[in-house]
Amino acid sequence: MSTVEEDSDTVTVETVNSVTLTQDTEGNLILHCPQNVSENDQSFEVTMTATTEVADDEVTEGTVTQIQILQNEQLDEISPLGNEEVSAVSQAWFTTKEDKDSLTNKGHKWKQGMWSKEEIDILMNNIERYLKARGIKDATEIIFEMSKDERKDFYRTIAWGLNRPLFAVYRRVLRMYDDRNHVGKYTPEEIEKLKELRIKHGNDWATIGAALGRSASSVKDRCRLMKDTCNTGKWTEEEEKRLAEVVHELTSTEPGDIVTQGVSWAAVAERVGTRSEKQCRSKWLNYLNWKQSGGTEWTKEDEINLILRIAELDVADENDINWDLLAEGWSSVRSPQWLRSKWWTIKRQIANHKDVSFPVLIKGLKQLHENQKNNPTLLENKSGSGVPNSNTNSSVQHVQIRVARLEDNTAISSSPMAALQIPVQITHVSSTDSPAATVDSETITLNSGTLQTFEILPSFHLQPTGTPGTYLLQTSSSQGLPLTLTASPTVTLTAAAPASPEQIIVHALSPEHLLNTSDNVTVQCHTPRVIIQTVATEDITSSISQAELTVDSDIQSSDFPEPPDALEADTFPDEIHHPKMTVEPSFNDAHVSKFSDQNSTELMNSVMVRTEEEISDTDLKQEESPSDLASAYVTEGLESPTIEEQVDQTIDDETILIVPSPHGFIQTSDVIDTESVLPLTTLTDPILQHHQEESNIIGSSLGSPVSEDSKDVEDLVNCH
DNA sequence: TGACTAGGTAAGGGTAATTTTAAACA
DNA sequence: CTGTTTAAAATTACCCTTACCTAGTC
Repeated sequence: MSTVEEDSDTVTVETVNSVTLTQDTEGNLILHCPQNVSENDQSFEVTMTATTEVADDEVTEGTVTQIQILQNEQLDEISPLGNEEVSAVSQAWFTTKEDKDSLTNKGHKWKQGMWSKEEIDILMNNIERYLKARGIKDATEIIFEMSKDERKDFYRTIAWGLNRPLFAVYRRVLRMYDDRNHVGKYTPEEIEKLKELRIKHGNDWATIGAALGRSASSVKDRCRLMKDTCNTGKWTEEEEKRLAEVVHELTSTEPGDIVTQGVSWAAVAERVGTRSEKQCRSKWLNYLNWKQSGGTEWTKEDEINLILRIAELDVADENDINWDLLAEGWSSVRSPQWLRSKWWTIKRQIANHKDVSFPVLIKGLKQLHENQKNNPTLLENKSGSGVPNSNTNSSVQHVQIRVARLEDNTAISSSPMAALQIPVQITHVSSTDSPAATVDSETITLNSGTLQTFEILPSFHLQPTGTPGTYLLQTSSSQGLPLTLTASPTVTLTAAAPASPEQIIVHALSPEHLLNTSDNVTVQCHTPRVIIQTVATEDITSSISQAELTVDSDIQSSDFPEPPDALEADTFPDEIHHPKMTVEPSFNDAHVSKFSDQNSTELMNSVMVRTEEEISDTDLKQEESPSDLASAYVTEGLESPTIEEQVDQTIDDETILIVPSPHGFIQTSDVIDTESVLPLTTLTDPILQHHQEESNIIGSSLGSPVSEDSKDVEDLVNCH
């Protein structure tokens, strides 16, 4: 219970381990624990649903919130069935076609294509084990310095458990550890130099690469893109015509035929003359072929259809999707390759798509779209549906599927990555109400205890900390507002230090607490203007822009007498206040339905606050000891059973720190040690100061417009 | 000598993102 | 008409496989 009163400028931050509080566009909040789960620990996911309720009897603007998902991640597929078979593949170099045929004939199958996250994990683990067993510190010693003899069996050993040919493992390892790979964009100077080297050394990529400090494959790839005769930009009709002719000629097909493979793009480019092979391929597969064969436009229905069709495939791994098959007979699909890229854009609507398993992702997308279907308002954006207030609803929903996984205690305690992150986005909605609304008390109360509620009063806005993606919430305002977080012990918001009383820090206690002790975490927003949302850790910057203007699609026009301006669209009119958001773990099924017609909130700027693990607050300690509630939940839908985990919750000493992460957010993998933790007081970045000043002004005037906030964020982002 | 081991290379098809450009709005 | 936003198109950095090659060695 650290409650910070308006005046008390004490900043208390509790540290938290690893919990992430998130909210998606639709108002869902999700809590989650660290995700790096070692292969063995049981992990489970927790789903929570956030609901917004209208506090008043007044109207509700509809917000639908929902989130869900869950499921245990089984590691089955990772572990190959039959180690013997696997090893047969992974121990074969595949030098010749015969080797391959021989294995194929014996019924062996192996994985091809991009490596999955799981595979990489296995590989890394194998390497680590190998190093440990031999007392070697750095894998590069083996890979680049040892003679073949010295590293005997290295590749074979680390290929264990991977259903890939040894050669593939070898390649990947080389790429992975070659620091001349992944260097990034080529600068104009590098390009110049590359041209010269190319003339001088021809196709001796190794030599050219060495001279440029790039890997051989990197320079080779770059040269493929450089053709002095290449045009850039829009294709002329003449070029398109030539491309079509060449493709048909080389593949012996007729105009109108669908040609998506078996084309030698190098040969095509040669004939087209003004474009590189990649340009030709891209143009053909993403547009020209479709256009010529009478394709139709892609619609929203197609999108939903795609998700459903993928779901029907019931594949466990995305790599198992047969895009050729899926694209067949679908006139609005430009090519299998194009369909796949379409899938990518859909997938990216889920901010943390990379962190969830494929089945979960599909489930989340299905729910998301079903929701949109049920709430047409969500779908129509810019369609001049005449709804004046219909906000700028962005068709792009940036939703996050929250998945929480609990590691067992031992894992947590021993793991260096104890530090966690709490990415949170908070949106300050500009109030349509009088600016006069005074800012009174900014109080954020955090309570820890069985029922904790913290409230954030009035309005706040983001305060950049100087670290990209990391902000402090700054309150500036007025009437008691809005945000109440009720949770079990551990999620807290704190207000700031003496120096900057208006800063708020959001933090949580250790994840164990959250998950274990709390059965319910409720966040209530009494006032319409504040929204908290989390951002996917990986795309803070992009999410800002994407999330920024997402409007609450559920709001009915009728609810709002006056059309809000674009920015305000996100705002809730005063009358409406008190939307309340509740997040609760859905134990069984309870989620979605509950919230159906509630108001939703918008997301905007993103704030990331991260806390440490230790907490020293005595108050907290006392209150914190809640019970040992089970914390796992699995929602229906997935066949996976519910797993319950219990973790004992011991509270550590506290330390209050805010740690800007070098990444702009804290990654679960960041090792947070004391050195990396910066005291709050050190956040004196000029940008921050600038914002502070600005915010003060704004704060006094009450209700800083959203636009301001978003601008701030943008500026901040741009700065970095 | 020939087969095998353990790499190694260039070429080219492909993917995942980012950057640009064009179109749609307010 | 204008400044924004956003969706689509283009571009690019990187990935993976195929087909061949090679030095050492058993």
